[in-house]
Amino acid sequence: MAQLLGDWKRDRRCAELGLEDVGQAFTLMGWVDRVRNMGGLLFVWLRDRSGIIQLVCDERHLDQATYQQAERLRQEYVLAVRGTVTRREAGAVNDKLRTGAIELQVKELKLLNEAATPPIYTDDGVEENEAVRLKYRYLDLRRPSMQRMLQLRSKTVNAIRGHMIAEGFVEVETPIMTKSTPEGARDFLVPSRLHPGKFYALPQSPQIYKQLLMLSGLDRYFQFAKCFRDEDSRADRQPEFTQLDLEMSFVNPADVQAVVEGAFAAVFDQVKGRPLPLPLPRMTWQEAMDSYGSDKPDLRFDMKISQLSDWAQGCGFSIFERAVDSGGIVCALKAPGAAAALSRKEMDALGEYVKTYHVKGLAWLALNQDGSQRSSFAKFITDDKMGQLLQRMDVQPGDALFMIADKKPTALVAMGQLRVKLGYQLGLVDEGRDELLWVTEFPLLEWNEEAQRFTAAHHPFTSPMEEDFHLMEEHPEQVRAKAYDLVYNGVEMGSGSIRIHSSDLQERMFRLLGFTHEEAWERFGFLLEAFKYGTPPHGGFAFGIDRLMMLLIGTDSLRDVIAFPKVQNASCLMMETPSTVSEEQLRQLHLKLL
RNA sequence: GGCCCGGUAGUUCAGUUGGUUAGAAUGCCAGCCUGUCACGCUGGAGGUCGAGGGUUCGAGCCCCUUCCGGGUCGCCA
Repeated sequence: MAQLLGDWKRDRRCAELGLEDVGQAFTLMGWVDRVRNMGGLLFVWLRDRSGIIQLVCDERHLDQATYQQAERLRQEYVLAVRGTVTRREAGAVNDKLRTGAIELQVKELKLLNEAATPPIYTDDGVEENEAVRLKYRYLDLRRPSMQRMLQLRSKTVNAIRGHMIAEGFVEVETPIMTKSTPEGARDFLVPSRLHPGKFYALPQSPQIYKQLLMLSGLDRYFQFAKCFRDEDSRADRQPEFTQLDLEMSFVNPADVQAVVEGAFAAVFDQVKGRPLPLPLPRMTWQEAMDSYGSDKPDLRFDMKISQLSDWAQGCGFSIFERAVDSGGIVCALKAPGAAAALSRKEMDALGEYVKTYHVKGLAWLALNQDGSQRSSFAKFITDDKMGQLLQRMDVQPGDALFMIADKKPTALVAMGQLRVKLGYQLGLVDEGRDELLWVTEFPLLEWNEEAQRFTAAHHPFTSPMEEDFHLMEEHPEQVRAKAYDLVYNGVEMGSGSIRIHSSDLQERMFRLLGFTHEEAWERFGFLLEAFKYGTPPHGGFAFGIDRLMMLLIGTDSLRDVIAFPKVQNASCLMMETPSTVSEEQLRQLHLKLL
């Protein structure tokens, strides 16, 4: 039966005791991690967020009632104990526990609560089915690794907040109930009771609010913003996530980047305990795509992509030739080291892998250590051309060469994905390294095949680069934006841009996006209206706290760094969210289900 | 919306060519044990093989449908 806390006060957390406390009495509280009953002598591990300490209950030194109660202890019971810290004897020290040199000799004990047998393990020993962990997330969070994660996350957010405040930023909360915007991801909608047929939308980002705050003269704003996107989840994409959102006035890209870099440096300093050399390297989007086939290159290993379209002309391999003739490219990737030892089966698997990125196939060549070749395409190519290829790509014994022919972006993206896969598969990725960089000069627009019009690559308020203003009407696809992404070990941390602050330029932008003047005003009128009243030049950035935590923890799933995450279909296994609602609720909201 | 992988005691898993009463470990319960630390020893309980249908003398295993979880392409300003 559970006992009351009464006037007992906890003195310390379990693992905050040490050898210096030997001989002193303490009151401790926590959960029973494990009990070992030796018959008249009980060892109980008491656990809280700090860690574990061993309690000793000796039948000979306790009154009968207390010992009997101790014997009833089971895993996850909630316990308060009073006792004296003693030093363990030389042979009895447990090096695996931080408190392994001491233990608490229990004098009094209060069973604060019993616990049902937990359905999952609350220690880190066992890899359990994630669905079960998520169903009992509150127990899963008792695992020491999860406790560490939550504490590390708090520390990280604190480091960032400290940096932002020190840099003169003002923290402002913006509404969660906001307005649906036509561009971008699908919105989560909230029906209005007071306005039949109307809906609020949850913000995909506080974009417009933060721009308005610049107009208001706040100068430097930041917020840890909850953002929502109703799109399919991935391991690194949740329907709701947290971003550090910031905006600054009277700045150019370098000013914004300096603040963001500083925030990362603060995290490295205070959380990782190692410096982050600044400034971070820059790479243009064009270079990233050409050399790495990705706008978020992983620079922890080299292996750049080469373009060989000129070589491919007249090479004899009709697939290569046709690709080039029809305006596409042939690109190649040289994988060093053990790559030539990949089996035929492994090569075929890589071929299947690149096909998921919509290229038709993968040509490969392995130069064995003895100088002999294995290849999927050598028979189509003259010895002369093959010699040129090996020389130009500097293929050495042990290397493998991979080639893709297709439309330029398709081929490069597929090759970029192959590069990363091979990087891991061949052990080229140095997982101990931290490689951050800025990718700059993103395209302003991208062609949307479905809508048959240009859409904003970033968002419709992103400023074009002055150098490219003249291209806006004639060659919109060539216009570069003052937009920049921060990339960390091949993961997109966040993106930002300098915004358009003149209504003339904004109207030109809307025209490029295919909006008439009237449509633009209908959709963004409040913003265009606001911008009439003296808008300063401004720009900003937002980066994902969850993604940052992923990299700090060393996991590839956002679910590992969010206290209560959603699963792939955006439901919560613990609360069984989303749920149905009553007919009455629907009626009040003027909703009828189909 | 497409493709791929998975679902068997509370948990992690095994389960052969379709063949007797579906196993192991761990956890749980009971007993013994005074220096354990993944304590040990003895005994015990515990199963809608995700669900539904089909094939078969017989299905955990084969087929179909469906649900759930994961990965991924599309999508994600």
